[in-house]
Amino acid sequence: VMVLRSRFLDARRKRRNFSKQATEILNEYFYSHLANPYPSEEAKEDLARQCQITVSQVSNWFGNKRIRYKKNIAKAQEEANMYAAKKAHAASFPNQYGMSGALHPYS
Amino acid sequence: RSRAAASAANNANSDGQHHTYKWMEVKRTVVKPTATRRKAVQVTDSNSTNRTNFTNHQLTELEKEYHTCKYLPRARRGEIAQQLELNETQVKIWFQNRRMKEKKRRKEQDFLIKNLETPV
DNA sequence: TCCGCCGATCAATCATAGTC
DNA sequence: GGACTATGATTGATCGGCGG
Repeated sequence: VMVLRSRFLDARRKRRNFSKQATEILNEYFYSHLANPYPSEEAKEDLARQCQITVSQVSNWFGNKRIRYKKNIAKAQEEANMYAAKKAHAASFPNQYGMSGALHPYS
Repeated sequence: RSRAAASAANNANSDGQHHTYKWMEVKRTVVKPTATRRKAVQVTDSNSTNRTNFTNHQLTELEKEYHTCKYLPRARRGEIAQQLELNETQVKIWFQNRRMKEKKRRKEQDFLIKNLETPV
């Protein structure tokens, strides 16, 4: 108890949710790499630029995402299918989706 | 653990294809090697997590020591551990994490600055 | 063969933002 | 307005790899 939470008076604890757009980019990467959602340092930097957040935030996002995905596979599964469907559709009509050009050079 | 070689291992349902990849099954073995020095903090007995909650005093002292020397000398480690009622391993790990923390901060700053100078 | 360190990650928890 | 949920951040500790 006396473990005083003063340690957490850390101002950095002030957080703001990422933009919907940033979350979209992160989720697309996550679900399109569901077999191995561990972006390289380089990929993290790209995502950070695209999302306008820091590399650490990208790392935090993936760390939380992986853990929470495991916590509830069922719920996450819905999201997974949603992104899988979106990807499939985008592949069918590449002209309609910007895909923001230099996204992951993988898959 | 499940480094780059993540591959499959799925169990799938013919239709919805639910894959269970290796990374989803990774479990951290929380086996504290005993060593239970003293009673670092409350804890232990039955339940609770094996994660130690350092007290403010312990953190303050560790921080103070860190500013003196980022790489704690062997001999000093023992003293600190004794003084703070922690394992030498906990002290060692704390310094390890502390260095990583500082490095991360520095890296973020550099990346941010570099990014501002070269917007692309 | 053992130990410390690095880099990445895990896993639990904190504190706040968002929803109803 | 307050309870509950979603989510970003923090951090003690683990994993695998290196070097001494």
